[in-house]
Amino acid sequence: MAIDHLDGRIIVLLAREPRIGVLEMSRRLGVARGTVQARLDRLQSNGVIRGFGPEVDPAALGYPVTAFATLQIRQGQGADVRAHLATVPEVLELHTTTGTGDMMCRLVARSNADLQRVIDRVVGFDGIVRASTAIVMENPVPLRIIPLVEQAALGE
Amino acid sequence: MAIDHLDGRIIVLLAREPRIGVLEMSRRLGVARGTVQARLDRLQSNGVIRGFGPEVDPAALGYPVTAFATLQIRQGQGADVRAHLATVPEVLELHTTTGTGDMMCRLVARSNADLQRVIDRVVGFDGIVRASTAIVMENPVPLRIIPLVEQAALGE
DNA sequence: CGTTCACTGGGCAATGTGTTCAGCCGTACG
DNA sequence: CGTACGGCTGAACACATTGCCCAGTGAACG
Repeated sequence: MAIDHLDGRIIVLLAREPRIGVLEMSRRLGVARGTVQARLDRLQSNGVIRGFGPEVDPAALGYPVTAFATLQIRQGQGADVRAHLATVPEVLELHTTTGTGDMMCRLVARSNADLQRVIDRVVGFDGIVRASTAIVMENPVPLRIIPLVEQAALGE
Repeated sequence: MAIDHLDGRIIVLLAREPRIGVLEMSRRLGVARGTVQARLDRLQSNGVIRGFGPEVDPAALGYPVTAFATLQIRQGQGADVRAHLATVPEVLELHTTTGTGDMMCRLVARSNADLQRVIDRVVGFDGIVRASTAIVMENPVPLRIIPLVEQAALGE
């Protein structure tokens, strides 16, 4: 479960050039092919690398508006609300949290006007008491993992 | 930029079995290999598919705690704050938003105690007026794209 | 001192890739 | 009405890569 330096280099290399193969990686890293293969297998069975799914840009799909919604849930309705939100395609992500809200979700929509429809659909459910929404304007730091991997690979 | 049914099936198939090759995809989808290849090239140059980077689980890396922080920024300090947050490895994502806060970021930490250190580092910067943090407990809906792709591929 | 483990470097058959080609068929357009 | 175009098919080719196996080496550890 601990990540060493070589693991880190493999992940970073893979993140920068996803289409790269095991053989080319072994050349770049200066190790034997079998080593890279074994490390990759281990990283995947460890769960460190969950997969290699395509990163799809919702904006390019026609959903350029992103928003975060904080939801307050009626006591005991949590499971129902989770199930409800899971059926809404525009809900890309859902977390239960501590703090003022009970849940936090990431939404996308076709436009600001369409966002209203999405929010109506999200909150149009009995267990949800209140929703507060923040529309994303810019995304200065897109979801990233490389710096964290490098930190984990160095000092541990 | 519009996604048709075949594009949708390609993306979904790729999301479910990322290790699959072009040849195997063409067999499963019942189309010629060249077609799948051309579609994939188009989806990537369109920007619909951004890449195939490895999905790394921060928890498996030793960072099991996730939190969302809402930040209030002193007027005109936005650029400096962005640059500062970009240097913190535990900041996985940063957005500027409308609403009560000015920015919203996703953080990870080694423990709840460690989260204090991360937050101190995040807000220990001149331009940040206030931070409010919500710790993630559960993640009922992990970041997903398939339902949205299916919706985009059907009715458009 | 012996065992275990990870890495090396090599070899093998099987498979997939990148690329190109001609042919087919709708649709848009002159 | 005829033609040109774009997308799809099915096939071919050389080439690189994969998955898998093996024996040998060196370091860590009991």
